[in-house]
Amino acid sequence: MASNEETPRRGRGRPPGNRRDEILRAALEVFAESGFNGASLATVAERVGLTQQGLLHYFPSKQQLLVAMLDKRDELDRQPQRFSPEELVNVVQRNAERPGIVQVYTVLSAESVTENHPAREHFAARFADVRQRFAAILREKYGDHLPGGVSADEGATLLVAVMDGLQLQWLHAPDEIDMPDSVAAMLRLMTGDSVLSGE
Amino acid sequence: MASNEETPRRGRGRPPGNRRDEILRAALEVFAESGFNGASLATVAERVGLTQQGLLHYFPSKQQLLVAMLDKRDELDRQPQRFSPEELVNVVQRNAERPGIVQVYTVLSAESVTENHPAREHFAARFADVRQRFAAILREKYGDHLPGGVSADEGATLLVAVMDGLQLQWLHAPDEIDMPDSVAAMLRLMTGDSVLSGE
DNA sequence: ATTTACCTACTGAGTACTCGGTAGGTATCG
DNA sequence: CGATACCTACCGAGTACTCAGTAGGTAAAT
Repeated sequence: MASNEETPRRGRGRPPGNRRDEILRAALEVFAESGFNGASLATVAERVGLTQQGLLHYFPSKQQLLVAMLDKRDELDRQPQRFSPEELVNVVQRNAERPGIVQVYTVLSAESVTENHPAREHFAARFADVRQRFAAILREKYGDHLPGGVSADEGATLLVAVMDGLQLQWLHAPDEIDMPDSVAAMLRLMTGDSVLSGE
Repeated sequence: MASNEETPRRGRGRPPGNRRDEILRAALEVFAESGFNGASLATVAERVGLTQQGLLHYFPSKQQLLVAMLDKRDELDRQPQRFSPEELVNVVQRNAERPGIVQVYTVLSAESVTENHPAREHFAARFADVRQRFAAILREKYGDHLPGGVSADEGATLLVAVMDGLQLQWLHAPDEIDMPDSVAAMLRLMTGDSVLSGE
């Protein structure tokens, strides 16, 4: 039966390991394109060369697939634990080069406010966490009262709002919105500093 | 013509007119609760006491129902053509009392960036329009260069972003986010004025 | 008589998910 | 070495359901 040596041995006897990751990558794509409700397991499965039933072998339900995908992304994104306002602009710049990831978060975070959505608590917790983290960074550098005239907490809420709102506008009109520029402008408003490209 | 005096004559011979409006109101509710993909015509129909097919008599497809709903809302919302920054805070305050409407816009505007979504162009156009309108208002009052140090165009983009981003956070945590306060703070940052409740 | 306002009945496609398998790999035991 | 046992990695076929949309009717109002 010509046991071949190079081909990664697809099908039955295939080694495990990366299979779940492949599925999670495909799931991110599909959820980005269609949201959770609009996505189908069959589409995700097809994209990794599996049947829908094969996919369910790895993730026993659509909900668990979504949660696993979100958890993995959170894990990857939590690398830069602490970053200064200047670094924030770099993060935004990187995001502008990965529209898929921006779209997944934008679509799912909004969809998750609908009834009985499986990612509801995930995003509620995420927002609270990011707000707190931003506030801590701002407070550390500028104290409780920012130069622009708002508190660190208020500033954090506004900063998170601006970033999410910009992503939404950017996804609708990529050529008209420059996310890094706008975020830099927002930081300038709040801190008074000329944070990157300040005039 | 008062053949009957009180009963609104339900069923077959029912007068038209308000029926479409009832449906559009229900559609707003259901789309807010579930998004476009998650919503079903049957749910909307049930809520106005119709069968799904009865509903399709008035709106021949789900897409057309969505578009009609969005058009009607836009019509209602375009009442205050021009408003100053101070009035903007009032608009936000009113929104905070109508979570359903906020949720419809938040969910649909994000969902509409997915593939082949029927409201895609609607929201793209809406964003561009609101940005332009805000910029004009800011420019009229403060000139091309706002006191806070950003241009009127940039300020408009940021203002829209903040409002949408705040809505998203507010829907996830209504008790932690005060939208009018935060919008007022944002306006203070941009204009320097103490626009309502400025400290 | 025609139009309006529905309803019953139906279709075909799609949904998540289950059940029962099978092909192959690996470990254990004799 | 070889047989037995068990595990992983799937797939085919089906279940039960929901979906948007169609066809054709009936009853009331004009």
